[in-house]
Amino acid sequence: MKTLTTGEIAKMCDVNLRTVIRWIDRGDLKGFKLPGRGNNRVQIEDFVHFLNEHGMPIPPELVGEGNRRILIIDDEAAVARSIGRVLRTAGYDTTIATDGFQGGSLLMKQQPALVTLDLRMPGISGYDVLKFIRTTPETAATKVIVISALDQLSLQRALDEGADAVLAKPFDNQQLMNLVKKMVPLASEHVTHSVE
Amino acid sequence: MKTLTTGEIAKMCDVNLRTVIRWIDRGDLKGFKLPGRGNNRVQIEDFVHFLNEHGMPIPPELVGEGNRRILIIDDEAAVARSIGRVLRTAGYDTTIATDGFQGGSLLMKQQPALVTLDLRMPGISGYDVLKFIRTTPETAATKVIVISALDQLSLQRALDEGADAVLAKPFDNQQLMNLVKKMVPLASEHVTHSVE
DNA sequence: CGTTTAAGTGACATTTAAGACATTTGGATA
DNA sequence: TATCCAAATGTCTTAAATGTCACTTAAACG
Repeated sequence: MKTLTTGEIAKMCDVNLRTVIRWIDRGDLKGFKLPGRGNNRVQIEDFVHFLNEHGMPIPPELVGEGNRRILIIDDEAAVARSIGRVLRTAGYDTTIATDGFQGGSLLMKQQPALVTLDLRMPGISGYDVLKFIRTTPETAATKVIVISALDQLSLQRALDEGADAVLAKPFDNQQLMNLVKKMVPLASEHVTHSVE
Repeated sequence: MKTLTTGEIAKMCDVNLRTVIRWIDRGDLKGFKLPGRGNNRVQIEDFVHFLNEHGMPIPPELVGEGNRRILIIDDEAAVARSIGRVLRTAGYDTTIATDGFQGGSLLMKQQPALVTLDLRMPGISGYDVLKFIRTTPETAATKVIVISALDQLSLQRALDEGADAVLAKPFDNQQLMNLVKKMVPLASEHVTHSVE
């Protein structure tokens, strides 16, 4: 179980180490002490909770911990909103990009756990986007579901180019949910898996 | 993650500390509070965004020192390469994006000091891109030179939408260099100013 | 083990938030 | 132009939070 030291937290919050120790001593931030001289350790979960509670930004190093963000890239606003609604209801954080530029920048900015990608968008080739995502270190591990009304051959090509799954339009909400849940399990879905 | 205190902001804006606190409380300036007594912290991007929004000058200590990266967004590879060659010779680090998706993601990934943007690219509106850049805190301070073969009216609109400069195609390399050098001075150009 | 790195502690310096009140600023109006 | 008004900003004060420094000591690592 990875934990954080006071020094690491101090850097992430841009605050003095002394201050972090005081937060812990005061009980603002939950932590525990090592037996030796009482060096502090904080569980990532507790730290994130602390940040959220105080409206403090989450440092980039920690995004990815329990990442539930999903980016929907689709130029048809109605489709995008529909997908967004379904996923948000299930507990995911969704963002919509309606053109390639937004798609690219939001992908880098938010580093979502999953992207739904419309293969055919004006001005950009979905295959190029796939290749870009797979060859860029920051996003190589991002899950991609390609959504398209194109024929089976095109969808197969998308899989070959690195898509984790494809969905032919029109698609069923339940189909989408099943795919997404499998790729980005929510914490609550994990319970039955937890072992000791 | 470097942040700013109210005191630092007060000095940079040449304003009373009390006033900065009021800006934050009023919601004009986005910030967050430390747990203790609620000392305020402001992320640099948010501060720069605030400055931009109010047409306030950006303090020299905040302009990315030594950031020589320039992103060239142009779907005509030949034009892009030509621009890249010129700027690279002058000592800048250049990257080329040939579609909107690449443009957006490279912009966020590299956070270049300057972007040259072709107004007319397939699938995306250059004006939308401008608006996006200006309203996104991470990129609000990025210099943008719009390059286009469109008429004077379109170029004027680009300026209105937040472009720092426009260049009508076809353009002269020297014109481009002058603009870029003015906006992103190279360290070597400063030599004559250094004292002591 | 011995060495290096990083964390804790106490004492003290500095900075900050907040209330109450003074002052300035930028309109509106006559 | 002079006058007035309301909102924004500055001033002063104090207690609390945070930063700094020097030094000690645990923890990490070969």
